[in-house]
Amino acid sequence: MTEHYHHADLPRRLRTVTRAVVEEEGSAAVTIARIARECGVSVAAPYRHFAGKEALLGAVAADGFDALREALTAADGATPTERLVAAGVAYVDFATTHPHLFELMFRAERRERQSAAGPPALEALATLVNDVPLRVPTDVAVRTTWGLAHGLAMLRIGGMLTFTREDTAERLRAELTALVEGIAPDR
Amino acid sequence: MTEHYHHADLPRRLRTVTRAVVEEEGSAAVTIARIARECGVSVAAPYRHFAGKEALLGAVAADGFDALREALTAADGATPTERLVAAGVAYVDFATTHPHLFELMFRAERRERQSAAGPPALEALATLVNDVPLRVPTDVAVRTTWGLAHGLAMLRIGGMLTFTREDTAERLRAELTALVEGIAPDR
DNA sequence: ACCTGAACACCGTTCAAGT
DNA sequence: ACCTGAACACCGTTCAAGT
Repeated sequence: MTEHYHHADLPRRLRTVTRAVVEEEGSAAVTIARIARECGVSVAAPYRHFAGKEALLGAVAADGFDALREALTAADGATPTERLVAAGVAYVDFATTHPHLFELMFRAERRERQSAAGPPALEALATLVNDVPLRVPTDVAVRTTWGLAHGLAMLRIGGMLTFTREDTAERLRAELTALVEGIAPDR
Repeated sequence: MTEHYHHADLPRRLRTVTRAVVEEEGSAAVTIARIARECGVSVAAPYRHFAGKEALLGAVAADGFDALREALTAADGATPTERLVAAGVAYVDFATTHPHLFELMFRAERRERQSAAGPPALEALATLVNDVPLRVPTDVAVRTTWGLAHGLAMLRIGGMLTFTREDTAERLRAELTALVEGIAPDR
C-alpha cells in the first residue's frame, strides 16, 4: 500500500511533533532535519507544506495562541474583579506551564504574524476589564492589565522572579489585585 | 610587525562587533564565522576568548544590563513617585531603543546567567520603590512595578502594543501612574 | 600565549527525478 | 499532488600546526 509513501496528514504531524520538541527543549532545538526524521519522512518533505522553518514555528505559535485564549476564557470568579484577577493568574500559569511555547509565541522577530495572532487572545482580557468599574480609560486599563500579567510571566519563566512553590497563586493574586485596586474608583 | 597577527584587544572588538550585529539585525544574525570575518580574524580565533557562541552572546547581554542599569539610575523627578514613574518610562524607552539587545538579555534559555545579571539592574528600581509610601509589602510593590514595566516593554517591541509617535511617554506615564496610585495608601 | 588552516558533523533550502 | 535523493552553501566546534 502507501505506508511508506503517503503519510496520514503530514502537515498535522509536523506541527504536533514540532510543538512537542518546542515544549520539551525549546524552539532552538527545532531542526527541519530532526522533525522530518521523527516523522519518518525525507528532509525535503516538510517544504511541501511549510515555506520553511520559520513558517513551521509560526504555525506552532498560532496553535499556542489558541490554547492561551482557551485558558483565559476558562478563568472564572464571583465578581468581575475576581474574574479579571483569575484571568491574570491563568495567563501567568499558562506561561509557567509552557515556557518554551510561550516564548516562541512572543518572539519579537515574528512581529507581523503576532500582531495578528495576539489581539484575539487579548480579547478575553479586554472583555473582563470592561465589566470592572474603572477610574481610568478602558484602553489604559487593558494595556496595564495585560502588561503586568505579561511582564510577570516573562520575568518568571526567565528565572528573574523566583516564587516558592507554595505562595505562587496567592502572591500573583496580591500583585494583580494591587493593580486592579489602583484602577478601580473605590478601593 | 604584528599587524596581521596580533589584533589589538580582540576580546573587546568581538563584543563590540557582536553587539552591533545584535542591535542592527538581532541575535539570530550573529554567527561566529561572520563576527570573525568582520574582525579580520580566522573562524577559530574567537574560541580563544569565548567558550562558544552562547558565551559571546552572554557577554553582550551582560553589557546590555550595565547600560540598562545606567539608564535607570539616570531617571529623575520631583517626588519619589515621579522618580519611580520616570524609571519605568526609562525602562520601556531602553527596550524600545534597543529591542534586539533587550530581547537577548531576557531570553529564557539563558536563565542561569541572567538571574545573576538581572538583580543589579533591578536594584535601581527597588531603591526608588522604597521611597514611595506603600500600602502593600515592599517586595510586592517591586515585583509589580518591574512586572508592568517589563510587560509593556516586551509587548511593545513585539509589536503587540502600538503607540503612536506622539503619545508614547504620556501614555506610559498614565499606565505606570495608575499602578503606583493603586499601591500608594492615599491617592 | 595567540592565531591559522583544514577538517568534521550538521543544518536550511533547492531541484530534478520518481510514483 | 506528494515525496525522495542528491547537492550546495553555510555554520559551530575542534585540533594540529605555526609564530
